Amino acid sequence: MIEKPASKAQAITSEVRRRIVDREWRQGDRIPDEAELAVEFGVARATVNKALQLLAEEGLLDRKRRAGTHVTVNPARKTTLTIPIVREQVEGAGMEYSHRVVAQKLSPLPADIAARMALTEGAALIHLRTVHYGDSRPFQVEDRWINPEAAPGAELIDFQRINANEWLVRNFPWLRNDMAFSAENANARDARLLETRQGAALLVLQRTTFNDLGAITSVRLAFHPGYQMLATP
Amino acid sequence: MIEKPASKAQAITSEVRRRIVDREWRQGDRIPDEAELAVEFGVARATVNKALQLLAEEGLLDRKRRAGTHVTVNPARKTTLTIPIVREQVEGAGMEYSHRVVAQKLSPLPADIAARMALTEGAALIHLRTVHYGDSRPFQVEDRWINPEAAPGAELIDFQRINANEWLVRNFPWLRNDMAFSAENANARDARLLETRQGAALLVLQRTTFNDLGAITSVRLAFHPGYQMLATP
DNA sequence: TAGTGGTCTAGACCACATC
DNA sequence: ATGTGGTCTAGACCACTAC
Repeated sequence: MIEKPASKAQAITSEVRRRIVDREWRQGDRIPDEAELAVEFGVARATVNKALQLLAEEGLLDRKRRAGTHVTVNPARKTTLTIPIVREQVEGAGMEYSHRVVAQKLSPLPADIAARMALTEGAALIHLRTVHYGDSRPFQVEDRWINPEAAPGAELIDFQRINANEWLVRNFPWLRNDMAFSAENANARDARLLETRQGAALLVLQRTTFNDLGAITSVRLAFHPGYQMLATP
Repeated sequence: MIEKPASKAQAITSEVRRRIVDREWRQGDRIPDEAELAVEFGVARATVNKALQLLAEEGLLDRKRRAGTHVTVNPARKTTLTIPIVREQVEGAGMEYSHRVVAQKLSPLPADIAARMALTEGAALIHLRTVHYGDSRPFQVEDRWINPEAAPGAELIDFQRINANEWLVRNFPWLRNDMAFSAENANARDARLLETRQGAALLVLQRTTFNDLGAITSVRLAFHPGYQMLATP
């Protein structure tokens, strides 16, 4: 079954990708310039430009003014990762979503989180610990700090009723975010909340979001053992 | 310090993002159509189109013909992850890179890997186990299967001399790849090769790449304990 | 069926890096 | 100095889908 390309630009993208994969154009080679390709494919130069820019973003091509377009030698390729919303993730897997707030109170900010949020240690932030369930089995534990300066109104919300992430995301779009993946051995609390054994390897996502008022929230998400995060191709 | 936008489209992207973050345009709101914005910003419609498409890819806007452009209600935002090349990663951290091939031989493919590669169980593939070092401390262990059908010539390569990933990436560009992150407790072999204790939590990246001849390679990369993978914003 | 975004075109000017 | 990609424009036609 041959895919029908959605647009001329897409068709050119595919064809160029094919030539690279089939090694008609080798790594390091210079490919014909936009004007030539426009003639070959019978389209305007802008269309070729769009197609080649796609491949450049993908990391397959290197483009430079005057030097022309070359097939990348050591392509460090990129993938997009969709930051999922827990509820959608759980419900998408055909399970029923629920969550339980284990703790919600104003607390002084510890040093490590303060550094991540670029705030001063000891500042009073909302500290929230939540367990997210799929069909009443623990799916993820969340340890979140919320900065009421950047998210005014957060003090008044009962996050037992409204999922903190959803409330934040709906009310405070962010400008910038830091994100890191790591693996951690479950500590005693993780183990209890995730109903697993201490020491189990957990995939941990640490994320801090900012708007123009500063850090909005910083959260540590620890997934249940065996969880896999898939990159969308 | 105000950033000078590189292009008109970029400037429009920033301005629209600002309006959303500052809640001039609320989540769910319909924003003016392209023609109106083109007049407002004094540019051609194509320029507005480009700017808004960027924000739509980012997940901030929902665009539909006839319905117009709306601010996304529950933005499931996306991030791009750069798949790093081990050597560059190590050298980028100011360490000296080296690697050691622990095993390289033709072996029958186990069932789980066969499923990932869409090949038949028991097929003869090149099986490679490698440890990557930074300043002679273990950085990552690699367990790789290479399909000589899709990567002809691989049988003849001495991967002690040439890093398998670099050889593959230079010679066999891929069309498609599957990728998954997870956390695993170090097994006995992981622990030995990474010079850590058994049971330590390891960040594991499992990746399979394909070209038009089928699966090229499937690899499990286990990073040293404490490793963090950062998403590039 | 009409309004909106999706795409394409032909042409133009510019910025940059190499020649 | 000059060839290449980067960007923009004005206009056009089309495809989708909400109305």
